[in-house]
Amino acid sequence: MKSTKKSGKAAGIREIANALGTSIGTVDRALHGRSGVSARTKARVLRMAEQLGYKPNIAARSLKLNRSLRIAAVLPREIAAFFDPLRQGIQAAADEVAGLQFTLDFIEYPRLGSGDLAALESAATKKYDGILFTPGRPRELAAVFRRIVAQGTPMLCVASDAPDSGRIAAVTVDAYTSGALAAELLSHKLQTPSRVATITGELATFDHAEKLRGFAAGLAMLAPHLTLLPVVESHESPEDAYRQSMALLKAKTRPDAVYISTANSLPVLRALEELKLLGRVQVITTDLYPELIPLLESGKVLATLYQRPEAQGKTAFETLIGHLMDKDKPVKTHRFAPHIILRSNLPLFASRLANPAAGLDIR
Amino acid sequence: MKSTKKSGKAAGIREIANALGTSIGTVDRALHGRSGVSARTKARVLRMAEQLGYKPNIAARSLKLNRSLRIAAVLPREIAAFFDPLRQGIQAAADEVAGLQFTLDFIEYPRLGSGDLAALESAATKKYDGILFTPGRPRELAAVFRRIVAQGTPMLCVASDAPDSGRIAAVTVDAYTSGALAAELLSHKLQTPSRVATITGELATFDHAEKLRGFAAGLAMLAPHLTLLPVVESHESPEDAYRQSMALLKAKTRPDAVYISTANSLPVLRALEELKLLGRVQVITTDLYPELIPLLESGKVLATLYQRPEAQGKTAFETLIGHLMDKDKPVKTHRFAPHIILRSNLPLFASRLANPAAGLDIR
DNA sequence: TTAATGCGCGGGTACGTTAACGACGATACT
DNA sequence: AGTATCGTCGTTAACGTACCCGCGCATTAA
Repeated sequence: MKSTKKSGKAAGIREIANALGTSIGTVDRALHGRSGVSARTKARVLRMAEQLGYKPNIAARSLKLNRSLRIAAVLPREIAAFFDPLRQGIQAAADEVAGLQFTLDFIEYPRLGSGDLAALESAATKKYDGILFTPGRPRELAAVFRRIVAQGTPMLCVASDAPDSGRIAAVTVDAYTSGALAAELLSHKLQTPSRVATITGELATFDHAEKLRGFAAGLAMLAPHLTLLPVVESHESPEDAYRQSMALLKAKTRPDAVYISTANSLPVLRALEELKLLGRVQVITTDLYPELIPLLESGKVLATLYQRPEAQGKTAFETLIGHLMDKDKPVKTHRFAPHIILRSNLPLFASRLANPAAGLDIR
Repeated sequence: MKSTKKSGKAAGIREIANALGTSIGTVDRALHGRSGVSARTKARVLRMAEQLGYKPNIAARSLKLNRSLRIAAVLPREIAAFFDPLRQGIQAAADEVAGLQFTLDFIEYPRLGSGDLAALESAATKKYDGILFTPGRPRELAAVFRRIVAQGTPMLCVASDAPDSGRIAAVTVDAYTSGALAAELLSHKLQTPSRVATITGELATFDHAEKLRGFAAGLAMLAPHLTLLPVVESHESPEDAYRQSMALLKAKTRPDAVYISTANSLPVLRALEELKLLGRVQVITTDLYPELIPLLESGKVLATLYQRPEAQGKTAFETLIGHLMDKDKPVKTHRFAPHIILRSNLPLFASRLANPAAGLDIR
């Protein structure tokens, strides 16, 4: 049995002050690189601070400078099954933060690609200390993005990424892996040559394009006997998705399996249901919402790839706060592994869906 | 675009004091249920606090009462592939805590069931404010457990549970689900009547027993064509596991698939290798370590059920700290969903294993 | 020589909360 | 009636840090 210690006793600014026979004011100036202290005493202070292992008391600091960080989460209302829990995750992380006062504003807009620009602009004028954002169409947002970053407001992408936008980091599921997993799961189930289709969201969205890449690559590597039909791009609107699904499923080259890579899968499932194809066509969906539960239980949907919105939200918020509290600490981009939800592990996720009042559990 | 506000301006103890025309001392007594305040004024204070939305300034609090919480993590050294990252997760959570001073001691012992009792006893004498612990054999530990709890030290179980032990909560994977998933995955792969075996750890350990229950139930429900051979119980020691595996695999009723429900799977895999059975016998393992990576890549191991030790460690620490900071806030027992690692998503987990210096990512 | 300027530094205050201490009235007891 | 006790409440000193004020000294200008 061995015991490893860590984080010894306190070493305050006062200790180093009268270890040097100086005043705490001088120590403060030296430690914070303020003017009004000679180079010599500054060096002495710094050396003594190092020697004594000075660790600032963050409680005292944040009490004194009563700055309350203002951070904004600019997120769409649709698709609620994904973005509501994402917001909950952010809120949960905010509630957990100890020793720091801040305000958290949720700014909402209808859906990805519709109103996001305006919402972001409005957040920009409010001079937040940090912004969480889901980039729907990175190209169109690039200008606003760079302006906000230039004005000194750190931005953090969540749920999708916008590379080269100046964002300090991104928190997403690894979309490529998500697609590849869908392919692998289908390859287990479909042993004979078959046609598979994908229904995706806006391909301008980085994550949707990545999922498709992963899916195609996965098919090529693991299932050469499966051929990929031309991709169906639905534009995040339920009606649109329904019409396109009907067209796809009524075509003469009807697919034997479909991979729905957007949380917006309900219209597609409705189309499958109406054409009596549920159970005959293998389906892999994305995310989880109540209507999906019986379909997974009965095996009509093979699996769903859960993007863990609460976990993303929580991590995103923590990452942003971490950056704001210590600017020169490197921030990390997080790529989550999606959860594969099958029949066996469905109850674990479904119970949480059914009873959100039980408090959410970040898995 | 709508904007929802939350967490407005500060509402301190002083505000509610002179809103009531009383003193801050009275408010403090009322809010903290201390003696020396009449029931009437106490009620008035509480109501006003509610009305003004009083939120204590934890920075000021932890500055004033300069208590540094002492918490201990009593964990085995073996199996390192699991418990090292568990410790890292705890450490990571500790590093993230802002505005609170505390000490974290890691107390180690050889392995589950060997030295844990002594380690726990030693931790008990040190009067920690909280203890994280993995209960290997709950029955034998029950007495010590209750003594520690009675002496007022909150205990939190991590990685396995000890029901009815007085622990404030547990953070584990849902072991039953883990077993059921193994069964479901095997049922996908084995279409014809086959024999499956399980190699587990100490069955006195709650989690191992649960996994077995889940596995058996999963087989019964999803794969009636698979018959379960008598369970092999290895006692957390590599040599033991190797000998038992050899015996199992040389028997005339050799299994067509094995589910290894302990992180201690390397000896079993060695036995399989030596008997040239890798690739011919379907294997599902638990947890992830470097030697497993090529086996998953080549398909010789079908899948591994990753118990996410870092995530467990982080959550366990956060839960314990949360309880210590606010005693009457209810603490929640967390049941994680294990990650199913297949070929497609392996790189996501493997990269982290290969490069722990990159900082760990809690997925 | 004296006044003005500037640099280096000491001292003091405030941040919101906790807890010790003391004040004050009411009641009980000698 | 005087004293002791108790319940209720007000006052105040810290906790460690950030920041402002102003003092002393040296240097320079008048």
